[in-house]
Amino acid sequence: MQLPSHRLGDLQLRILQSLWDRPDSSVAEVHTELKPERDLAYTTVATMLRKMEARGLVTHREAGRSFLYRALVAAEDVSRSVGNHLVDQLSSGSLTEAVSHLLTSREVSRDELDQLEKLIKEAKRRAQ
Amino acid sequence: MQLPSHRLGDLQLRILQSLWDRPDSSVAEVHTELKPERDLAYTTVATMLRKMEARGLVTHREAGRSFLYRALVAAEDVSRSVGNHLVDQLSSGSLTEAVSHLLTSREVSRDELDQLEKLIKEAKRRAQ
DNA sequence: CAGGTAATATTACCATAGTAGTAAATCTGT
DNA sequence: ACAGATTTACTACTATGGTAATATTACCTG
Repeated sequence: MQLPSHRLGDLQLRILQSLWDRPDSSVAEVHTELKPERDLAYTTVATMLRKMEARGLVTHREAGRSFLYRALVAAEDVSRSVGNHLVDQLSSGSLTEAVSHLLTSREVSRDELDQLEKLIKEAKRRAQ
Repeated sequence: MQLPSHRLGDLQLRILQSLWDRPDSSVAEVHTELKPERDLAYTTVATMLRKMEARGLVTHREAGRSFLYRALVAAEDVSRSVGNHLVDQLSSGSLTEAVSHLLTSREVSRDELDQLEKLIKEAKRRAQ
C-alpha cells in the first residue's frame, strides 16, 4: 500500500481524518464537521474531495443524489508517512532527536511526561 | 518572532539547515553541500535563495562578486513550528499521542529507547 | 585585450493546494 | 406545478514550491 507519497495538504489531511472517523460521509457532513475550525464554502469541500478522489486518496459511492465518501488510505499509513517525514525534516532521521525537539520546544505537563514514560516502557517490553 | 510561518518546503528547510550549519555561505557552497542528496542545478539553488530572501527567511551580503547568505530565522523557531505542526496534524495537538504514533510506526532500537527514557527524566527534572 | 569562467538577474514553466463562483440537475414541500 | 433547496459538475484563479535555461555582468588570466 504505497500511499501517493507526496505531501498531503493540511486540508486534505483534515478531510481524511474526518472520513476515518465517519466513513461514508456526504460532502455536507464533511463540510459541517469542518465548519467550526475552517469556514469553508460547501463547494470548496466538494472540490477538494473530487481532487482527492482523482489522486486515489478517497472514493465514493452514490446514495440517492448524493455521494458518500470513504478514505482509501489507512490512517496508520498516513500517520507513519507524515511522522517519518517530520522526523527526517526535524533531525535528519533521528527519532530521539526529534522527540527531544518536541520536548524542549513545547510545554509538556507532568502528566504527559508520565504517559510518555509509560509508552517507552511499553515499547521496550514489546521489543523484547 | 513570528517566523513567516508555515509550509516551508523541503528544499527550503534543507537550505536553512545548511545555513544554520555554515552561515555566510555562497550559493556555490550551499549547492555543493546539497549536491550529494539532491542533484540540483546551480541556478536552482540560487533561485531558491532569492525567493527565500523575498520571504524574509534569509538575507545576504556581498563579498566580492558573490553573495553570502545567512538565515534570518532561528533553528529553534523553525523546529518548534515544524514540530508543533506535526503534533497538530498527527494527533490534533496531543504530544503523547504523536510520540506514540512515532514509536509504533517506526523501528526503534533498544538504544534509542534508552535515550528516550533519559530524555523524559531530564524533562521531568527540569519541570520540577 | 580576448576569451573563458563564475556570479547574479531575469524569465519561464509545471504541479498542486486551496478556494470558490456559477451552472445544471434534482428533489421537496405547499 | 412551481419555488426554493440541495447536490454535483465545470471552470477558474491565486499562491507557492521546485526546477532550470538563458542572459548579463564582472573578473581573471594568458
